[in-house]
Amino acid sequence: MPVDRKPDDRPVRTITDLAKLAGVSPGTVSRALAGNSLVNDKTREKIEAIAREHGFRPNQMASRLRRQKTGVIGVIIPLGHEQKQQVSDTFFLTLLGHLADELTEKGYDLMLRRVVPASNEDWLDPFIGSGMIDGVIVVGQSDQFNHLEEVADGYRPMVVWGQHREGQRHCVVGSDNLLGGKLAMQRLVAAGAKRMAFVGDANAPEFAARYSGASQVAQSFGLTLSELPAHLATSGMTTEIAALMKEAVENYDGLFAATDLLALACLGELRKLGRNVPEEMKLVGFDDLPIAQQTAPPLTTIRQDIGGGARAIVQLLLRRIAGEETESIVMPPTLVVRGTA
Amino acid sequence: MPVDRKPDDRPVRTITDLAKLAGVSPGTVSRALAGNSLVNDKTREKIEAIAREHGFRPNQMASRLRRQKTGVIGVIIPLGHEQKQQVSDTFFLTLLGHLADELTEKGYDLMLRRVVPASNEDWLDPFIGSGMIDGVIVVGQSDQFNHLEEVADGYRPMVVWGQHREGQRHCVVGSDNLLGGKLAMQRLVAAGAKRMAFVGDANAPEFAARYSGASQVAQSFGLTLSELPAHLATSGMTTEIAALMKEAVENYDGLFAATDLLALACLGELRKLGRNVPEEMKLVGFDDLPIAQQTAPPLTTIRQDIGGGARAIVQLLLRRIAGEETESIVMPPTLVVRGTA
DNA sequence: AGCGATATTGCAAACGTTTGCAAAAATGGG
DNA sequence: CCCATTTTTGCAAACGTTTGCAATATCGCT
Repeated sequence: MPVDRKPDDRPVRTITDLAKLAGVSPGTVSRALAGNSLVNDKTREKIEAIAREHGFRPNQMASRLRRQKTGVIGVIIPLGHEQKQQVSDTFFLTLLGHLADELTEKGYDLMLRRVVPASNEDWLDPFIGSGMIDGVIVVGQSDQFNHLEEVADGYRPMVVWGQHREGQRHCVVGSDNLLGGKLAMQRLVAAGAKRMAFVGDANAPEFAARYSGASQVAQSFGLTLSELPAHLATSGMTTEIAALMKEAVENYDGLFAATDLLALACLGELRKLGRNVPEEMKLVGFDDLPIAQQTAPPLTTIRQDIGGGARAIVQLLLRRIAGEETESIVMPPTLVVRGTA
Repeated sequence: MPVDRKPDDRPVRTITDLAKLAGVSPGTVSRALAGNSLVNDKTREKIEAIAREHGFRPNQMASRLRRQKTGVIGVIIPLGHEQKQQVSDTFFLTLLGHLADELTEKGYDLMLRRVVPASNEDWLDPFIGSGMIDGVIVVGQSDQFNHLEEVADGYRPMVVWGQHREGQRHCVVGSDNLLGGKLAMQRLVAAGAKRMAFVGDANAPEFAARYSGASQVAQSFGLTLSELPAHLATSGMTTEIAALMKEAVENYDGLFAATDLLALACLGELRKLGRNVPEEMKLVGFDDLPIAQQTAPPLTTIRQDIGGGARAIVQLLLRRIAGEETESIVMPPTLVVRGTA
């Protein structure tokens, strides 16, 4: 039985209308609908019946204004160093999916915003200063580390996904990228690679740490690690990688890609160039996206626990909203050996 | 110069505080900050200066309550027939990314909600009846076609991504899945396949139409099309497909996968079984996700214009918010021939 | 200087809830 | 049946903006 809800015949738009119908005061209706308060069961039932009958829902804006809390968490994705990159990056989106699941479970809604910090000096403040969200999750530090530090000084309910630096002031959840880099390089060395390169853009702190870890291990073996700067923009990535691989096949026998997506592109280009992976070129990725299992050969990679990360982020954020102080969390990544190294 | 914003020393939290500081009335401040109104330039500058100095932003909840509009679009993903599926499905997330880009550009924020209609009879109403969004985008009809029809009768600003049926009442944007199915089957036949199967779950209207189109073409060639029911849940999908492929290699030489993701899984399992694609088994996918270019061999697939779809959705929704009536949009998919068929 | 016209401002009433406090009703015990 | 509790309700003041209307300043002219 579809509820009749034409715009012109909804006599009961406000809690007061409903109160009149039920013969009680607005306050009582509010309490009845809120459920938890102390209102006579009979009254509550009557009110609920009328509400159902008219398809009435209390206006959220009024409620939020009055209660000074919104039940909404902002999720913001700064696109600093990769202006061309849309929100469509697989890793971000996977994390976003998990965040959505996690927040939904805790009864929060999720408000998504994509910003290009470069074009807009203060990209975070309009979001947090205006009472439209109870807290904010920043997905990726991009090149905005310092700005995040500043904001964290004045705004508590914020958790960032990204790289942890000693003594930083904003609360962060992320993988131990340095360790991840080390694991990757150890694997490349163990697989017999001698001349290696890092494929990725070391401007983002996360990637820089991966490079750094890999570099340390390489040095400890007396080997060197070059840098092949590649960007993540979905369009154009392929051609960029194509160029890099042409160079790579001449000079290297082991590649550490900053991201599974990059590794995937490398794999494709290497095949086009007729190079066998792993025989002629070892390759290790980072993330362990679902696709990594499906490539040919399946991708050896460093696994980040995205779901666990999302859980941690939400948990920390809720504690911060409740007024607690929280420490950052650094999660150890793990090596997943498959077919490419 | 970081703005000092410790919680205890923000003397100016409301427009009234600011008004007092500036020696004007709250109304004037409101107008000045809104920018467009008729307020003396000098006054406006003074007010803006003070606002900047104190990092003040007008409270959005109050503003929205008063103006009766929110600047927020709800995006809701019903997970009806795939309860296990998280929001993490690649196609949905890609569409979501484009929607985010598009809405941001038009000045709207995006509120994301994931629901499991089965567990919650009216999953859409609480979202739309409560004044917290100006309009809603439903991503995928799942098995909720009828419910969407009902809701559409009483709530105008809604656009759905999905399959169009003759005479339906909710406004929908989507691909011509029937045509897509035809294209896929024509390609399989042209590539020489004789015994074919559809891999996917025909409960979702989109998939049913793809199957139907393919089936029609098969019949016109005097061939048959079997159905291999497979589900999209990320976990467990691989094992499910593994079982299906074991059967498939015995009985078929052509597969039409409802989704690139499924096609990818098929490809992987077929390789494990030592079957050559496309020599021994032709394979066509659907979506043309970026990954489709990266597989080995690259995937022949039916391309949906996800970005164009997102643009259309947003455009239609804005027109509906403005009170216009709108027609549904059905976009023609295109065949992309690569290496698997 | 005075007058009308115009550009700015102030006033105060919404927007629709929630909630502390006090009043009223119900309950229980003697 | 009355009084002391305990439940339920009603009242009215917020929450922080926006905006129609009226009041005041400002300006250009004669």
